[in-house]
Amino acid sequence: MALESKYSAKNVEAQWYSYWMEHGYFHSEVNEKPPYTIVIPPPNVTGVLHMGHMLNNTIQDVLIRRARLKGFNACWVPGTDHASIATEAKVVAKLKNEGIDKNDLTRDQFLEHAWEWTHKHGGIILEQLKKLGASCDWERTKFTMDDDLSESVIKVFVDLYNKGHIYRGYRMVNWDPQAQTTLSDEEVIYEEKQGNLYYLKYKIEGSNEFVTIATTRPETILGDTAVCINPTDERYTHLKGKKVIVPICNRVIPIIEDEYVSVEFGTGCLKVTPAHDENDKMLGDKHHLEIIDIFNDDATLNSFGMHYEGKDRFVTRKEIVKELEGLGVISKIEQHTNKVGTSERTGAVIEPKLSDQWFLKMKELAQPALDAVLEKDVQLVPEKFINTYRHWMENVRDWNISRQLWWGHQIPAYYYGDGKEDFVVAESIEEAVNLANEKIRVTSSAVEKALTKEDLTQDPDALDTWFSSWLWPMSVFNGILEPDNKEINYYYPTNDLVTAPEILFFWVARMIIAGYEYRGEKPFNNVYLTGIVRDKQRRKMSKSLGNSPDPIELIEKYGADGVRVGMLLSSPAGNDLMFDEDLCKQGSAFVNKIWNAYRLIDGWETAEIEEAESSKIAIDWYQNRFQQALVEIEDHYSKYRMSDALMATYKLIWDDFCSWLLEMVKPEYGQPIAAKTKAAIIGILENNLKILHPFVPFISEHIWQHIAERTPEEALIIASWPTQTNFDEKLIKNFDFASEVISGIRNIRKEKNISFKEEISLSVMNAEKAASDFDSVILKLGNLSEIHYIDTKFDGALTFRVKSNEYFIPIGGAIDVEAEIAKLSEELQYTQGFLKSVQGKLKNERFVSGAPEQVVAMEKQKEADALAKIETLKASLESLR
RNA sequence: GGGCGCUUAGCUCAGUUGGUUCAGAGCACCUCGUUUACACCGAGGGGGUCGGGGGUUCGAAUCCCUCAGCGCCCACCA
Repeated sequence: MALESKYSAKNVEAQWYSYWMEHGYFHSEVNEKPPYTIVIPPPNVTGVLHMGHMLNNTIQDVLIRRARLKGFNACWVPGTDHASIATEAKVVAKLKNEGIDKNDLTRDQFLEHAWEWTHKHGGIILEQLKKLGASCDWERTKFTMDDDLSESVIKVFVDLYNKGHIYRGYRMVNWDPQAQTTLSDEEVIYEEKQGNLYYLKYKIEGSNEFVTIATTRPETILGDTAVCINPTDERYTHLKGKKVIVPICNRVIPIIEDEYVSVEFGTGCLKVTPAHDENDKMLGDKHHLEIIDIFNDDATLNSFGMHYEGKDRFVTRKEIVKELEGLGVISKIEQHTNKVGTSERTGAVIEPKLSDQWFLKMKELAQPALDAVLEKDVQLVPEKFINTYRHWMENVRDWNISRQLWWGHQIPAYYYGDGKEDFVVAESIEEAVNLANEKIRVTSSAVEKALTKEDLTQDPDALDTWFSSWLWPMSVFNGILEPDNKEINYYYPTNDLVTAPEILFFWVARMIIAGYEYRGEKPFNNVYLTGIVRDKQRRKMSKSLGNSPDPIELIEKYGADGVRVGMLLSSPAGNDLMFDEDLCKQGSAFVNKIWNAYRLIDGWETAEIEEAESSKIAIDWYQNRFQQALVEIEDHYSKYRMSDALMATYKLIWDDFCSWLLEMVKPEYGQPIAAKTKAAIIGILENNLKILHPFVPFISEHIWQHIAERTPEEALIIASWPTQTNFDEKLIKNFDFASEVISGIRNIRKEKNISFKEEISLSVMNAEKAASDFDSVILKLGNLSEIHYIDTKFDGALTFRVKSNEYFIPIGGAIDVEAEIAKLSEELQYTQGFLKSVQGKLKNERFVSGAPEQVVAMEKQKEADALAKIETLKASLESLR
């Protein structure tokens, strides 16, 4: 049957994906083969595929498919993340649409809605990955809130608590007033914002004098409990020990002294609001100041806000400025840019807030993880991220792991009394009861009634999402609950992790930390940090900007193979990639090229005839060239240069295979091809398909299966990567020489408008013996009647040169002598200039003595070549004149 | 404010320890071609004083200094 000239990806891709699934090729079990493992960066369970996912999952699939071909037991574990804050926000919004307020629901009721939402939307993204061709082991699909993964999280929390790494503390934390939860430092994004610096006059108690302070947040004056000056600041010596009156609320507060205050900034006087600023809190602690929190959880003012009670902080800011102006308290307003912390998830301006939260001490835990990267035991690709990583790890702060959310893993702490220490941490409530009773027995002499479950209240907070995903490489193999099970022992440490640099600290660093803490070993050998997918204007592609194409639409338009090629064509590790849909076009063009190459071969009629000379040498050449390319490709892969590996493959297939080899062996129209030749080409094609497979899995499998009936054991997806053998560089060089001759002929045809159909003859002077190996090829691709080897010049012919050979093509009509002379003169002039520079070098004694022998010899060779060429050129010119 | 990185053809990028084939690739562009796999094609071609300046060296895109522009990460200056 004849094949279509246009390859249509649509049906083919779905067909082969089902085929792979049916035969379980993606599934991995512990066996005697060496493992190659990747755990997917779990996308948000209710999310949809975006371009970033496309990029990193394409890379992962290329790596995993290649490993499979190379004989590894390839295991790619997929799964999703519960994404505590993001998912909860979505559910809250959805409920709000239905007229339901989260606060009117019990925890259980809310969780029911959340699970319903998760079941409805969860898995969409995984289905999308299948369209991309992702060969994940779907039987292993995990979710961070699966029972076993949740148990792992709780177990780790309890363990870290018992080891003293986790503590509960009253600290200044990042409060997201919109999500109404705390955030870790990493979840706060600092943005430069244009604001004002307000100069406010505070009256000094018992005097008519004022002191002027500068603030960016005038609404917080209601929480002021001191004014601070630098003790060395002579301008304010007379104020020491005095008190000032806060405008509006008229609170009398002390003037304190601390070197923390900069004399240069503002007026050198700082208002101190310990409840709403970390530094002020530090001052407050040091000077035993009162702490007045003026905000509600949603960042509206509370009763300390007096007549602003219930109003939003930013509304209050505007209004209070007016009031202060009315009171004549504002002496000056300056423009001022400052960095404002915003929530990574909601975008709300973060409010520093004092509250009781759970923290994980990081310093000690981080040490082995820091060393691992510095010693390159864990290799970051590209290496430039090592510095960033080190800086973060060396300055790591305690991790706030509690969130005031319901969707997530509830903190396994149980309260039983009124005291600050009246709680226990346990894996189950039963255990908690026992522990609590034990604790009471120890701390109180009086024997009271033993506590029961009902007396205990579990901490309502949930854990930070990353507190579960940091265990991912272990928990997906049940490595936390059963640390000695055969799966974790076999698959861990995993090989490669492919993820975005944005989550280097959120996730990667913490996984390494957890890996060392719980297995004494790194979680992965290599971390490939992808770039950020941007549009042509360098804007990050995002849903909100509306500048991101829908990946699924792209796949429908260009085929998954085409899109995969498009993504990889421009993605050096760590560099942002400017995504351009044209790349997908190029990808699908490549796929179509492969298809048509096969269509050509498939259509060849064979006969038991002798193999053409040109075919023999051509096949011999390609096989060597293939091996050479294999080395290059291997090298690119080993350095995680995926786009280079693809480009090397792309050029091998398009240029060497299609443009050269197939053209060389292609029979005359209507003629059969030697059966032997076709068989050899099919063999070559099969090897090509193997190296193409990681990039374009669908079409490669499709053609593979079309070439011959294959049993399931013979599918391309589980074939063997071509073996590396030595190759003949000389042969490749000789071919390159021949290809230059062919180009020379083509150039002359083009210049003189000689149709390819018209046979011409070629004469060669100074023929290099080696080149003649490819004479049959030159005859064919040059459409020559014959090649003559001559010793003397051929007058009245067009000429061109390759190295020291001079070629002559006689043409029927008169030669444009002037044009030939001009051409030759130009070439002569260039060569003479070149010779001059080479000789200049060689005359320089310091060069001859200083440069390595090889380099000098090379220059001498260049000199000789140039001299010879000049001779031929001169002779040619002579004969024309 | 600290740290890191980038600047090579119109675009996206390679250029390993300074020295053959060092100024390259892909795309885009231009010319020609309705050759019987593919116009998602073929053959050919143009295009860059390697961000500016200075230095080291026999020799620098490559090493050093400096200036300019861009980007990223970190940081409690109100």
